[in-house]
Amino acid sequence: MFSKTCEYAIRAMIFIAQKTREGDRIGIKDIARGIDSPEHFIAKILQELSRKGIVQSAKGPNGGFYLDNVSMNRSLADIVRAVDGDKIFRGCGLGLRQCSESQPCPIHHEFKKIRLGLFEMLDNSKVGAFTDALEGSLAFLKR
Amino acid sequence: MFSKTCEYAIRAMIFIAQKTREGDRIGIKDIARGIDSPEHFIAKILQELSRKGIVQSAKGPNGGFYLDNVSMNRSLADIVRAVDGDKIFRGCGLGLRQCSESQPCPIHHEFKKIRLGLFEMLDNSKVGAFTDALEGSLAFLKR
DNA sequence: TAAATAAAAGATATTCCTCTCTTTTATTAT
DNA sequence: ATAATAAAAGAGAGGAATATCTTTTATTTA
Repeated sequence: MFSKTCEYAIRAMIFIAQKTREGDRIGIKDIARGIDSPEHFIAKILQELSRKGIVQSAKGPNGGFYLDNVSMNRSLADIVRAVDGDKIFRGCGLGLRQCSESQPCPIHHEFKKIRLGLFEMLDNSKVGAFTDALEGSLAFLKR
Repeated sequence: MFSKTCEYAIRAMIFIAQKTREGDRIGIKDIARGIDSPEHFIAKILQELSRKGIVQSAKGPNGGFYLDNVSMNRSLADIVRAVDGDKIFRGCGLGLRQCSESQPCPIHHEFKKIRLGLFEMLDNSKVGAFTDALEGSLAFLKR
């Protein structure tokens, strides 16, 4: 569904959100361990998200990644869009470039509902909203 | 959502279904033209589907691809499963290997609904069911 | 100011997906 | 039998996604 890059990105963002709630900045090594991802790879991804202002970072001792108030309230849809683009929200299910209402692929109308459902689900999920579930071991970010 | 291979496969299967309804076998070149795909690539894909019995083929003059009664009633879900596997129907949205009811990722429960919706949509769409829409130019398989 | 810390950036490897080209095999029609 | 047709099979090129390693830059603390 999402690229590996995007999966790591979402997991990392939720993880950073939790640490931010606890008042900590968190380093790349701990993030990689916390979400079970390749260290240098997630570093690259967060670099990119940092450039886009979706995650905050600080260099040097006591540095690391964290989320400001705006970032904490971003939706998972924002992250997906930032990493994978909006192909998954807009693209044709059968790969046609010109698929549209007036020139639909055979599954266009049905597929549209699925995509919309996906978008709404992600759009309603805020990065900072999973803290409680993670705290209570009702949700997990690795394995 | 689906791999390019899978997109071509679905389009080709629907195209072949339409030709079969018209009483024709159809050759690789015409399929490639009809669904706007690379010729040798869709050939490979159909070879694989042929091996699995999902499409029928005949060599030699007047040969080509066609669908028997069983194949004509296959669902798009069958094709997706044959080409991409069932990762999209079962896999975790965030890429966790052990995501489950008892050890869910943060979006497990919501994501499950989306996946189920996708599956049901594809499972209810039979390969042979798009003939009318294609005939009446209410649906398209290329561009 | 020097040393330590940690992210940013650059460079490179590896793997998989997509796509292409060539040769072989099977079937039909003459 | 021979020639023509068309799929099957084999081999591999190209590029994007994934992953790793090294060097540089920025910040803090002592």
